[in-house]
Amino acid sequence: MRQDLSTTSYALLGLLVFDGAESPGLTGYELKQRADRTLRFYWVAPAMSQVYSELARLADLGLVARALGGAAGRRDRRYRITADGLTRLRRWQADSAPEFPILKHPVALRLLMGHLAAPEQLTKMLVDYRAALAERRAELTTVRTLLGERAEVVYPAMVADWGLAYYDAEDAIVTDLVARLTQDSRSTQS
Amino acid sequence: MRQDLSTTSYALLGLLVFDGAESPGLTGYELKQRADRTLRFYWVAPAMSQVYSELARLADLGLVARALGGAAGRRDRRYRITADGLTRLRRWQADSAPEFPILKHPVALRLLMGHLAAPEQLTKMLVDYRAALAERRAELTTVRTLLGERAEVVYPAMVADWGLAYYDAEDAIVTDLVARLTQDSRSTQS
DNA sequence: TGTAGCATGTAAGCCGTTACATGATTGA
DNA sequence: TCAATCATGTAACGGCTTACATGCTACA
Repeated sequence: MRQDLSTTSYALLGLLVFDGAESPGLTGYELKQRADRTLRFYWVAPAMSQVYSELARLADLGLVARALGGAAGRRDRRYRITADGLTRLRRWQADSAPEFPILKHPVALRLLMGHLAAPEQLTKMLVDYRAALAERRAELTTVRTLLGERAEVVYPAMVADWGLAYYDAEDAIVTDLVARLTQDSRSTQS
Repeated sequence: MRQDLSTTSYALLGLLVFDGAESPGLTGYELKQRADRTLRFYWVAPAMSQVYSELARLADLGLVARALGGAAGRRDRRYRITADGLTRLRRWQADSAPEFPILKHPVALRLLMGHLAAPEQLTKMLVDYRAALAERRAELTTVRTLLGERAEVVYPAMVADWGLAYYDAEDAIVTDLVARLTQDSRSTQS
């Protein structure tokens, strides 16, 4: 009986808020798709099974509720956020001490142990990373374009811009590191 | 019986490599301190208990070994990486497909749901975040200064520079976002 | 007719944290 | 002598993933 919800719970509640009051609600499946589209850039893409168990838990707590209307069968379990859920979410958001971001960076971790590898191998790793970065950036650009300049989504747009700027910064840093690497190996060879 | 090790295992092995062959090895306690000093910026700061259980597991697998010499009592269980451990670590590092970094960003997540809060509250959150960022940056600067320009630690130095550049980029973006926020609220009010 | 996508779950297990427990050594 | 730090672990549990299981619907 945990008092507090996990951040992922709040993230899912947030997605349900964006769904709007007029909508018939979201299925777990749809929720997962939206998480994959937006949440994954700043938080995580929860597994399908987690979305379902999380929804069940939130429903138990009365923070989300089955949207009535559809056939009550196994399919089409649609959920909406409740008034209680919205209150809880607001309270969490107003909490003035958000944790510091956590970065898990396998590429940086490997570079840290660079002395175990050949310099060309490290260069290749960084070049590959830049390619992956470009791919991610393109995906996020699609999202950003979809958001446009609509007033309802100014905040999601800001966060998307944040993400794009982050990817750009990362690209610049990595480019610089590659230059440093090739310079180092040249000066060692000559 | 997992075949593969977790990334944290490899990270700890990496720290043991840096300890050098002449050293008497590291205790779990010391290993934790080194992780807190460097690893935490790019990966995680594992809990004390995890360091010990990880060391036990790695010892079982023969990837680390008790350093002989000290009193064999309960205290001073010092570990060194073994030849097998080094081989495994190298193989992992050479693995040409490192995962994409994972960012868990509570601040961005809250900004995403900005419409639930007052603009001043969001501004405060971002300003606080910049302060936390500056603090982290100062800590990393200390590490960077300690590393200096010594050849043995060029790679750790590169990674530290990477971290510093990241914090700077983040600061610039957040500054910009604060400006956008105050501009938005002004144009709505007037 | 069959396959891709929609849709919902259960079970097992890993990674990691917090809380708890214990004791030695160092220095004020 | 007392507190801080060094030092090593166990137990319980939360969050999350992977693997597994099931079945419907649309459409080529």
